[in-house]
Amino acid sequence: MPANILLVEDEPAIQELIAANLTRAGHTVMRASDAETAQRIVREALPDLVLLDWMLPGMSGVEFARRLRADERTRGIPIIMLTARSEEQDKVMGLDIGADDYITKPFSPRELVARIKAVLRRRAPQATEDAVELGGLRLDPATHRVTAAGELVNLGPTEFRLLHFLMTHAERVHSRSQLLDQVWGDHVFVEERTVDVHIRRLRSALEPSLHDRLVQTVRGSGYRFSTEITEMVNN
Amino acid sequence: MPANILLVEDEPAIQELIAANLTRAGHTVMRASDAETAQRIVREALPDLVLLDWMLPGMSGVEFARRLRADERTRGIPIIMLTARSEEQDKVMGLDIGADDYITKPFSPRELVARIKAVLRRRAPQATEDAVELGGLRLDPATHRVTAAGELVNLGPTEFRLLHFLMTHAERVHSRSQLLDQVWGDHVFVEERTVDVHIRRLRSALEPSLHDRLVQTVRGSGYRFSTEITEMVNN
DNA sequence: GTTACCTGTCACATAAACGTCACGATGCGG
DNA sequence: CCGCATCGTGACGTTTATGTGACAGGTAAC
Repeated sequence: MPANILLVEDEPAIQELIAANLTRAGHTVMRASDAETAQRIVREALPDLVLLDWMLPGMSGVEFARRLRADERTRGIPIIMLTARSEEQDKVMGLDIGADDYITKPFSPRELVARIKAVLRRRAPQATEDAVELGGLRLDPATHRVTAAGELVNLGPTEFRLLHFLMTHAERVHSRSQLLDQVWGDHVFVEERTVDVHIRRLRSALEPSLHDRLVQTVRGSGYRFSTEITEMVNN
Repeated sequence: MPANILLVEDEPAIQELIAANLTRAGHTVMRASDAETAQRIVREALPDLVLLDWMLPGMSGVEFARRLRADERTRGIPIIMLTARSEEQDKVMGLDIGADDYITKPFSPRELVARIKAVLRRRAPQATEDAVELGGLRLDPATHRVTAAGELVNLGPTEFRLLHFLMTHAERVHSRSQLLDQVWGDHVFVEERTVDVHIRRLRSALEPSLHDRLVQTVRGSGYRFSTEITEMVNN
């Protein structure tokens, strides 16, 4: 879950330190030394999260936060406040404004990264993935369970994701490269034939329980999940 | 989130002022002018939060707080300390005892209400206090006891909370970071692998009595409590 | 103090899952 | 019916995730 983070911090040394750590954690960082600059950046590129120093020259961090909350487009962006002292009053005001967390300096890089992760996760679309049921097959993301004709089926992580994708995009044909993008992720580099192998593993896990070939091969194009059996030959 | 608040304050004027503001914020208020009265009230009706003056006639606020923390039933109730002095030592002592926040007089009503909101929100996700019984396991939050197939099992505090959470959210898969948030709290920072270790401690405490693996591993995703045993299926 | 937990972290062991290949099987166009 | 392209399959070495035992620090009870 790499994120695009806006860092608003006037002290150059600290800004550099934080930015380095964020980058190392896989995030991209946009920097501003004052609230005015930050405001300008926000207008152009919406960040996923704002790291905001409490004390800033000119417009205060509080004021900047308030404006973020006032604007429709930026209202949902989580804010983590940075503050030099652990003054309780600041904390209350910050949380009151709608900051999602606050960190008092000095803090460890690990702690910072951990909190960012926590806030992003909390804000993340709590997509309550619904179970899919199709052709005697049932796949439930919440329990991470697959049932074929009532029987529990054991799948590896990749086969699970593969089946999930195929079932939620049933009846459609997916090329190997499409499947690699959707199931493996578009950054990984694996052979296309690897898909074949996982399809095989998927079938051999499902078909002892089912007697129809739901995961079908479309020669020259790819694979498809379908309840409509085109042709089934076995012995 | 309206709450039932116990206000312990000996100065009538201040008590009245605070009570009025709390009521206006939608809370219900129980009042006491001294710690003895407060103690009596607590025995009859558990408050959601205690607003406690530091300096009281007779038993001091500190002593009252200590007793609240000592009793199983009142241990979880958040405490906000009120004090006229802003001396660091008091603050440290207060937080040491287990106060959740600390406010020095004079304070604005708005600040008070904001802090109460913050503290309540922090404490908000309180699990149900009912006993859970599942798959031969019985866990009772009230007595802090766990029985596996009739036999009493000894668990450390963390293992207890972990099991409690897993049982009250059975069948669902929880990632390590979700478990850290829910069982440890989202402000704590520990390694994700620490979860593994506690799962192991939990298992080795339970499994001598049970013969099924109720705490299951879902490779690549996390852990799950389930009475439905996933079998290993081979080709 | 001393003792007996409990805790978080590590290093290492174990097991599952992964990606790749070689080869055989199958389908399709000519 | 042939030949080529495509796909299925089993095996295998490697990578990754999880299980496990040990350890140092911390805390509370005694």
